[in-house]
Amino acid sequence: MAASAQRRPSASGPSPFAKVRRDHATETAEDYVEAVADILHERGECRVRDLARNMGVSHVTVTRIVARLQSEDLLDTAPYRPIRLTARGEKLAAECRRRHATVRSFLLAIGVPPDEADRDAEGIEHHVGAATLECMRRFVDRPPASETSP
Amino acid sequence: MAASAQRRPSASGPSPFAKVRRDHATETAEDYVEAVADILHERGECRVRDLARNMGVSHVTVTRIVARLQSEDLLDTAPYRPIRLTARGEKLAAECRRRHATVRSFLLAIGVPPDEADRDAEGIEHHVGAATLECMRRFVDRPPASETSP
DNA sequence: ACTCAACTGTAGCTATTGCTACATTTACGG
DNA sequence: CCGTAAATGTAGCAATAGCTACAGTTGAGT
Ligand SMILES: [Mn+2]
Ligand SMILES: [Mn+2]
Ligand SMILES: [Mn+2]
Ligand SMILES: [Mn+2]
Repeated sequence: MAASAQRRPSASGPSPFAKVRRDHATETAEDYVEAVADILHERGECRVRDLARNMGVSHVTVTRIVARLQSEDLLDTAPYRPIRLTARGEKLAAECRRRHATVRSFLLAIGVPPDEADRDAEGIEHHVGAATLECMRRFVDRPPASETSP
Repeated sequence: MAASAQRRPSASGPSPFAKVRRDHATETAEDYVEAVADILHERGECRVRDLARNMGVSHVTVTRIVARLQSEDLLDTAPYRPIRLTARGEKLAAECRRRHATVRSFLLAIGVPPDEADRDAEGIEHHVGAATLECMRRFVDRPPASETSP
């Protein structure tokens, strides 16, 4: 059966899981800078409570994560003050927004209903490599146009 | 620009992040039972060191996670003994192997090179909902066949 | 000015997943 | 048997991300 052929071609380097762990380590930073950018777009100002609502977590979790991202030079804030993006944060946010949009559009293009596309894209986006992303872009730009017009 | 239209349609329920967090919570269990199943297939016996190699982590991490999964009735083992799958574990492993294969085949079908397909599938698989998976299966079964034969 | 509600911060807890260093057990060769 | 190397377990550390409960700050309205 096909089980062995599809699994790690033996000389597969440092195991795909190392990449997955790296992806997870950056996932929070990516989602938060993206959320900050979105909130700044929509409301002009980003507060802890806006992020808490957006991410669906308590304000305590947000405060701690914002502090870490500030120490990583992605966000900038002061006690009781709004949260802004640093230059690095803006750059990362722009990349993430674009990638997120691509993944979501791609899911819609293959026929996933909008609600599930929203949910799945939020997780999938962080595990999409450069080549995969490029394939998705190509697909969205030129949908193979079958199935719908036979 | 298109930024606002693609972001959370306002009345979007409990935020997609809740689902992502749920997915992450089950991710380890899924990858481990899948790995145990693979190792049992290939070597007939699954030991801590096999899992450690497979996952790219230390044997200590494996031991602790195996203990947790045993308490969740997915794995079964005893000190210094091989690791087996419970009935529930076998069922979950079968689902995960199938889903993993689908995601990987799908990535290959849209043109992702095998190495990156392996790495990305390992992360993406856990964030693919039922509808998305069904769309992927359909796509793999009937590739829209353009691009290559114009 | 003052008050108060909302917002933000802090203390302290849990769970998970990583690690190194060290202890113990198993299994195999001699 | 017995000794040793490999495998496994245990102790104890760190980082991340959740939470509740409580304390402090801000800002707006009176
Ligand atoms: Mn996300
Ligand atoms: Mn996102
Ligand atoms: Mn996986
Ligand atoms: Mn997998």
